[in-house]
Amino acid sequence: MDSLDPSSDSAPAEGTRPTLKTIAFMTGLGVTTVSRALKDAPEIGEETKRRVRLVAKQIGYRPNRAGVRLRTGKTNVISLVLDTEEDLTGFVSDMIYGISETIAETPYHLIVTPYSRRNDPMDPVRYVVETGSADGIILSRTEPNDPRVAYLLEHHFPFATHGRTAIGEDHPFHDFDNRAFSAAAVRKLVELGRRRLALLPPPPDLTYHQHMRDGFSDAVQELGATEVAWSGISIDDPIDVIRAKTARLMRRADRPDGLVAASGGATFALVAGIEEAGLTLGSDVDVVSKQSSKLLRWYRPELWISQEDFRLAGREVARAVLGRIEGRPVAALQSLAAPGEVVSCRMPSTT
Amino acid sequence: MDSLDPSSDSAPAEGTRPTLKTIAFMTGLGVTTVSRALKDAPEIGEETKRRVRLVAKQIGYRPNRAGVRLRTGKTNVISLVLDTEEDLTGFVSDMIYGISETIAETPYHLIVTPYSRRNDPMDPVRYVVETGSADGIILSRTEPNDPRVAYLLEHHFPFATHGRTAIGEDHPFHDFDNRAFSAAAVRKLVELGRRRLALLPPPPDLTYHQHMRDGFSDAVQELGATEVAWSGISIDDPIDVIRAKTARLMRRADRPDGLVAASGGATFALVAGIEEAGLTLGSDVDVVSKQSSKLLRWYRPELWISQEDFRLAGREVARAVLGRIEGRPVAALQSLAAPGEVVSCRMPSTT
DNA sequence: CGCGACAGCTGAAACGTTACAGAAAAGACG
DNA sequence: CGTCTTTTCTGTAACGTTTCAGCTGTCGCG
Repeated sequence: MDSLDPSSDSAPAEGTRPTLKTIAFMTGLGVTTVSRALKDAPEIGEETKRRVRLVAKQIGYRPNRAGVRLRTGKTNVISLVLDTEEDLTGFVSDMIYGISETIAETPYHLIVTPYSRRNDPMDPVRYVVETGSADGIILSRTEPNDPRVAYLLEHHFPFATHGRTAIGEDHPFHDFDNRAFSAAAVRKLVELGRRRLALLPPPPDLTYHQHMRDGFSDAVQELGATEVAWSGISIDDPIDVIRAKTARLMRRADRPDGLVAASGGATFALVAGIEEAGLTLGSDVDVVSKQSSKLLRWYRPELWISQEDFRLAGREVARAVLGRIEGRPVAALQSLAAPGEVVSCRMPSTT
Repeated sequence: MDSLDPSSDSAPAEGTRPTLKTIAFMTGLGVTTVSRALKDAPEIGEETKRRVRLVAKQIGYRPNRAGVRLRTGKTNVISLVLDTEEDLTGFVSDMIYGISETIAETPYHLIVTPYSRRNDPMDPVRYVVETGSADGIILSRTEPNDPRVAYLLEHHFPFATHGRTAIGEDHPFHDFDNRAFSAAAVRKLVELGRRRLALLPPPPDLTYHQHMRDGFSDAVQELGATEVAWSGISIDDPIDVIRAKTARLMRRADRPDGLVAASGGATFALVAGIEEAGLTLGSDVDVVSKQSSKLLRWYRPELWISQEDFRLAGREVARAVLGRIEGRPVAALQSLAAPGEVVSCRMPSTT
């Protein structure tokens, strides 16, 4: 009964990776049947499916990604578009860990597509879309009218952003509630008796700059405090610049007695600047900072911090792209993370 | 003269990505010729090559990776195998940036293959080798007799390690000269008048634990200082544990007056522990620490630090895998980075 | 003039997968 | 008993690339 045609039914070579053909040969079925059995198609008999699955498991069959990709266009890849300038906060690694957690049980791989802030941020996005090198894209550092978002929407390419845009209803995102953070920070400072407050904000082009400003200004106004204008600075400035500008600010006659910092990394420079100006943290001035890594906690005991969880952000934003790829409605793929409570760094520990 | 056979010479559809067939159609050549022309094969005429290259550029041809991969088995992918436990030093992002720099001008993509320290570290490595999902692997956290290295050598799979093994001659690596670092650290402490020195080492299973110990012990002995034993601790311990253990150490009668710390993140906890024990940095005890991020610089002015450049490490280790993939001799793919000079954090700055 | 060498090109086949159209067997129904 | 339907399975083609073997025409050389 054996087929004598050597072209299609021959036994597969020994040392090579098993393919559908291997299973087909072992089960005596056709390649097509095996393919469908493995994806649990309704037109395959239960008994057959079990047999195929058993053999597949036994010989450790793993579908060849190149084959699938060539045939279907599906890459099973998520591209994380990353700005490769200094990352003082360590947010990138946490984000990657979070993304990894989400895609761990899926067939997706994570591929890092880097670009330099100094080049065109559109480059990596265009590259991925044009070459179809991923099924979905994760963006960070989003701007209110982000051209990358516009481009991706226009090309109907699945993506999710870390941070919102001005066209937020139309695409999946995950964001930290920076408005709530800065408002809570102001509240804490006022509670501490501070009245003249200033903000060390994110770079002005990013969306969350405005969120943080809004939360800050609204809370200041609502609580009857005063906002001390501090312009031409952001947490993305070089660390020495932040220190120098902070020192200059704190030497002004109208200096603030309360500061809110948008990132943990910048806070190191901020505090250094304060001390350089001869002022004492906790008595002359209080500082509330976001932190992502755990290190700020040990910097100065007088600091106040609120935690931002980038691992969570990674998990969420990955969930969002995957959802988008599967065609789920956008509304279900938007989430906001509440800031951690503003807590003191004064040793609350035992041991 | 037009071919009437519709099967192979038909015009390609309008909106789709250009393929070799597209170029073949436009130039009137065969697909094979186009393929060879683009890889500058000697059997294609110069004139033809120019023509093909021009058309390819004009229409923005980019080879389909899945096609290449399916046919040749070449993935053009480098896999970075990453432990997804906390990364306090931010070394992961810098490393990724460095790798990105090296592969930017190559066709390679970087894919992150995560695993948990709590699972089998062999899993990701086996996965990549078995599924052939990358052309090369980058490993970190290498151990003296690293089973992953043994496995990869055995399977003749290209890889490079960040950190050495006990079988270092046989594989490409890049490493930071931890021996030189700890020796320099000891030298600095002795120079500062310290005599009783202790080391906060890397985890004992990693290769560079021994390197750092060796440099430390040798220098201590050579300079006539005393080593204060401090066991059961490493920079990978939870930050609170490090603080608590440091406090305990510094309350001992035979406490050290000089400390060397193997990572910047751990130093935060180390210093916190010292201060918790009621001692003053710079007078009771001096600390020399490695740092990778720039933040430690601002932590305590009395600290001494030596820089480790993980971006450089990423560049080098990527160069090493690529070299291995191209079959270059191993000896040329091993490098050691000299530690940065041990410098004081006392503000040396102007402005 | 004949022959071989060579430059320059070509189509067919294959990599592993899935989509499509269809076939064989078995039961339902008149 | 014949026909129709359903279930279950099958072969072929195609995705885009490279490899293989081979073809054509030109030229050098005896």
